[in-house]
Amino acid sequence: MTAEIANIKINKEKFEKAAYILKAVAHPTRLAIIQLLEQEDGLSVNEICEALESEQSLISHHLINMKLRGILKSNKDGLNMYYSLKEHEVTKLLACIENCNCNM
Amino acid sequence: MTAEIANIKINKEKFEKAAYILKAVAHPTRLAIIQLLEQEDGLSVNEICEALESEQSLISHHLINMKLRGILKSNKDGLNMYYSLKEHEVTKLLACIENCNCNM
DNA sequence: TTATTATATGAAAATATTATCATATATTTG
DNA sequence: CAAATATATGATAATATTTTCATATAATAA
Repeated sequence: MTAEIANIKINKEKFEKAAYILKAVAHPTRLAIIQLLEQEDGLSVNEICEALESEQSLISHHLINMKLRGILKSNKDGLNMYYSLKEHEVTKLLACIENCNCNM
Repeated sequence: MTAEIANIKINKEKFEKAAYILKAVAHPTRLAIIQLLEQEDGLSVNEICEALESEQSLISHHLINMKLRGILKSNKDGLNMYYSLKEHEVTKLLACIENCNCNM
């Protein structure tokens, strides 16, 4: 067994964690949310819904999911819940993809 | 409508393409394949199966899927099909995720 | 030519993700 | 307190992805 193959086994858990985060990002709506919050941090659910022309409940589900995975954070002010990027590093994923010359 | 919001609409297609590539990568087995090929380029299907302790048909499906999306390339030599990275840029996605402090 | 080996393929089953809908909760306002 | 507004929740439906299994194909060897 080569060193590389041994490595793969050791890193199995690492790949599972990485895939978990990547999955949270690998969706057009969620990428749009990330870019939106990158440009204008701390938007309410309604503002995000309007920007993305998407339904409140669906956006809420996405936001909560991304918060759960540590990508977003939120803070409440009165009736509104303001979401912002917790992990700015994820914006680099988009930049990274844009440099790819994959079949698109 | 703010400039950011106008942007989101224009970029809808961009997000779809990016999500398409991210989805191809957002899977533990496929991440493992990428790292394996990054370290030792041009492995046969069987070698990959052994390294990942995974079934031939399943690995074949993953490999063909990643090739279809422009991430891998393959070349045949006799009975063997050797796969390698076509788009090395995707290895940066893994590095990028590792720098994240998301809830994992 | 038959057997063997490596890989691909395709259908079906299993599982996971995403979207929709109705409604609940919480906050503010009149 | 009742009405209005913003967001969350949870069940279900719709859809997509992943796995499995049986088998096909193609190359080589006996």
